[in-house]
Amino acid sequence: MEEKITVYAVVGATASGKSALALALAKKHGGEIVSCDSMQIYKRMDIGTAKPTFEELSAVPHHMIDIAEPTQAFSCADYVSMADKVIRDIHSRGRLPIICGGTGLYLDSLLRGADFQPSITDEGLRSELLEFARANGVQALHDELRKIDEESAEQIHPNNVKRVARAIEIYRLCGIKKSEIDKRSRLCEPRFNIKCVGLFYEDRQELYDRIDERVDIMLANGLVEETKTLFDEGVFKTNSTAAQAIGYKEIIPYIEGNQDLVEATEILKMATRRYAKRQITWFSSRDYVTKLLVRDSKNKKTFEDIVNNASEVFFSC
RNA sequence: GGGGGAUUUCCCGAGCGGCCAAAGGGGGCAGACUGUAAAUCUGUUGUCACUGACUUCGGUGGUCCGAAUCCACCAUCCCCCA
Repeated sequence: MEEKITVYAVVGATASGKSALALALAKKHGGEIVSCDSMQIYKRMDIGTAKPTFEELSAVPHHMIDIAEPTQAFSCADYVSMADKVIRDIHSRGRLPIICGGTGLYLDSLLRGADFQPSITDEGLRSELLEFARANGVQALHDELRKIDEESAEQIHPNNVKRVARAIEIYRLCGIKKSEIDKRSRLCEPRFNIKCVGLFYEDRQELYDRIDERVDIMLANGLVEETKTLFDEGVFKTNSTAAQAIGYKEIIPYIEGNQDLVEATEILKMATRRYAKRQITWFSSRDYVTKLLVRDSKNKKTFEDIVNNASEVFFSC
């Protein structure tokens, strides 16, 4: 058995300053960045996803960015299998894999144990189940789940139709209960050792101000034009992952002439704040995350302080 | 100048004498999340010594056992006629 690879990671809410920190750490320690962001995966979704700039991408190798077409299906499973290879490659070249991103599920899945089920989905079955829920009510669908997988039914709220449907889908497609799959995966050894820092703001408002500012910059940089281009490509006609990205779906009503830009901008900022909150909730409850506050009581740390703090977390035993 | 309508908890908005701290939605806050996740879902949202008490429904004063709901006056806004 070979020794387990150690990966390093910078996580945090959107606009918390992860990218800059990861970049500095990569430069300082000879690392390469492995993005862990469900939306930066897609080509041509640059401004809205706050993708690293050309300069940043040139300064340090970045992976898992621009690897899929926006209309293409790209799942968490795809992410894990690709990122796993990328990390092993970086490690084999004697460089440090530094994961950077805010998609908690992708990171968790990547860290968790081995792949024992092929990625299976069935769009047809999925929409059939959703249709069933529409026609007979969410409770009826949940009852269906209860018949085949009591434990999952217990765990998933009936209103969470997507999850209920997914659990049924899993059972129908591979004959194994979702709760059983979950149980087995818990027994697996984590794939990697991880050293992870999470950027946190003691004052939520400070983060929210950064979000507002970032959205304004996106607009100034041509978010509307970018949205138009993707819109014309038909990206938002599909129910692909890319079509769910915050930053575009809020601008579309404006493009279609149903809303003024000021209002669309407010909604976009709000959606981003809510997303940030969910990320904070997620990363706060992960035991592998070492919290790093951007302020020490009252005093804002310099960027260098934060880089040093993160380095300490990475290389302490 | 005359006639009519409105004013509700952070916002929108229901309520039209007791079952109202007040529906519903939005927003806020908190949480869940194991291969759809920038998605989806849950809880909570007047105050407190919280199975009860207290302060709220533009303001003041009434009617009533009892008022967000009825009456009077005042304030602000809207509409119609001048």
